[in-house]
Amino acid sequence: MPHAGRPAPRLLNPDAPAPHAHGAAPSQPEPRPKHFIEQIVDEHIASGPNGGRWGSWPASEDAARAHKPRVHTRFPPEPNGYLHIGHAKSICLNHGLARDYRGKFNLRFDDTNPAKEEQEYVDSIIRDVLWLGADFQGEFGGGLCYASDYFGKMYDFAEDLIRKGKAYVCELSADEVSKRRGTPSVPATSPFRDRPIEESLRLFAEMKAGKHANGTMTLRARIDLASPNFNLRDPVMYRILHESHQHTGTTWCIYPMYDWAHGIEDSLEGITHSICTLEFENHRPLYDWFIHAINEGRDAAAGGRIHHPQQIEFAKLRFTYVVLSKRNLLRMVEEKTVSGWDDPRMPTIAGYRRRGYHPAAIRNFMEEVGVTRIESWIDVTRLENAARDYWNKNAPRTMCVLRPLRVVIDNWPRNADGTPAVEMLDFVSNPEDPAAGTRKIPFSGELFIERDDFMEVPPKKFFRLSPGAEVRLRWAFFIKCVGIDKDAAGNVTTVHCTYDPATKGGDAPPGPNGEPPRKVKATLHWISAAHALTGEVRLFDRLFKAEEPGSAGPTGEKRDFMEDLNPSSLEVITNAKLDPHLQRAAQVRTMTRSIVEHGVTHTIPIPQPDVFQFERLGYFAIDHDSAPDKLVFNRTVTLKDNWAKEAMK
RNA sequence: UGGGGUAUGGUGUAACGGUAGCACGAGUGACUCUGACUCACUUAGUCUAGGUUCAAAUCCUAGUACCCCAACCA
Repeated sequence: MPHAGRPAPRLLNPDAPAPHAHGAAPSQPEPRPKHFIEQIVDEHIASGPNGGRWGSWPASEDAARAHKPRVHTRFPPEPNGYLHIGHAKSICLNHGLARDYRGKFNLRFDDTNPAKEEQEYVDSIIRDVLWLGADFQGEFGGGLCYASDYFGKMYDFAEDLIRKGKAYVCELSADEVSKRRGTPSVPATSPFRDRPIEESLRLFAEMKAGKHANGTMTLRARIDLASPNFNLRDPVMYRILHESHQHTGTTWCIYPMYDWAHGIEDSLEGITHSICTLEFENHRPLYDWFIHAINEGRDAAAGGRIHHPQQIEFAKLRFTYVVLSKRNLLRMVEEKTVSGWDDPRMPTIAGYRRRGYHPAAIRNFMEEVGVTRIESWIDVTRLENAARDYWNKNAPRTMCVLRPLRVVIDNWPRNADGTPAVEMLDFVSNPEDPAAGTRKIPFSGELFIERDDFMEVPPKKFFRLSPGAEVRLRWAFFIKCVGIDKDAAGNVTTVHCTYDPATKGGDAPPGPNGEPPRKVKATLHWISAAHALTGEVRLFDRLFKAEEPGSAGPTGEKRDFMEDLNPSSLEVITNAKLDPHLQRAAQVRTMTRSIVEHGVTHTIPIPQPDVFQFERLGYFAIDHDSAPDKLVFNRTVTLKDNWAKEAMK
């Protein structure tokens, strides 16, 4: 029997409900196969509105909404840190489903623990989600939501559960609860489990009114103290927290726990597919239990029941050589191991943005790694490849010499006053994009080339500059090395060359009798010494030198992940010689987006650094430390370098 | 020790009882005004052991390995 949910490929099925992200134009390649969550969504659509799970939950607050097959997803971060690349997977997944199925996508702050949360994090998350292109207020936007906006309803539902005998106020301390938690074979205990309903109602009201101190009592769900799933051993629904909340101020001093709050948030927003990571799988019975407990005894026909979303778990992203837990990222920020959440070496969205990643590269990467329940490790170089792919097609080309070596062209013409003549040459802006055209670049008799591009005694297969060798200067001339100057220590200080005027533009002419033009094996980047800008370039290596920082070694002991820091993850080059053309890029551009929050419009500035290919070196992004008189670039990623690989052999 | 999950080339993924395919990487070559890009070819895989079946990555049984769970975190 074929699998019930096996979808027809979209290309073959014009009635498919949603055009796929990859498009359905005939010239497009095969769309990628649907991942398991898309297959679940297809099954829901095929079985609704009269069959399947959606048919079994009639009228909620909005009967039409509850019955019509639809997709409504959400990204629910807690504002207790900056978003990282792992969150980007969830954002792309949730927003992508809404987009592909013509559904809706919410950004919702799961702000149920004021002790850890800050407005700075709320602001950064809004900025990062928008930057990634997950528009929560655009065409497929469902809205910007806060869990804290539902605190009132949650409180009412909690009272309802107490009245139904499904919750009680417990006065055990956290320590005592832990001691009485039991083991897989020994049930937990609580002496307050059979407290009369009236008493629990009164105490719960007192908790809300602020009559009790932190930690003195909790509201617990009465489920099953012997469950092998510890989440069901009478989980805490509310704790007392006399703490100011970034969104609700001091209105509340009791705050709902994740398990109690999350399903209600999803339900009230009409979320259809509540997508989370694998570690919440053990929480799903509780998620479902709470919704059922609320709905029990309510009249479905009268619209008294709340909507029941489906929780679906997927495997989170794990990278080799990267730390992704917010706790550890926060520690690196606090201990100043890095310059901040947006340090270009950080795996945060803000870090990747500053490093020069384009959101499209991140999205492409997420498509590539897919969505499964398999917990796999992904090599960070896959993400770097995505950045290379994107910028190869989109980044304007320019030149920069990182470690300058002076070249003097002995036969270069001079002006009447003895200074070297200057010639403006055409530089192709982007060979991958002919529409980008050309621009002018100054050339003269004194230049800088890369120190690595000259060797006095070249090894085999080295076909750059060496005594007697001829190479091409990109878009300029062929030059031949005719001599070198050295200092007292024997270091090469100047390379003397002659140039061939007939190779202007970078091509040799055909021979006098129609012979093919002579060729050179290497093309070097260069900067005219008289015109060069001097700037700072920051080169990055991985932040950690261990594949899994902090993991147990051969002895089996867990180590501190900080011990695995790479001591040379940052190299600052202060004397880089830059194409004068880059002066115009001296500042990071900012785009702005408007969002509406509680009826008020806010303007969100989103930085987007310009990125260039420094020919033969890599992609480089202007840093926000730049000023018109001091250019600073971050290396996003190198170009592939087969010569370096060859030289290693 | 109990419960919940996951195993396909080096890596990521496809297959839904019927040809183990794709991408990345790696290797070789072609092309090239970036030792980049692009193109061609090559490489290499179903955790183990049984069983069912004409046919098993897929179904069954028993193992093995790894991940998650005993916060008033999310």
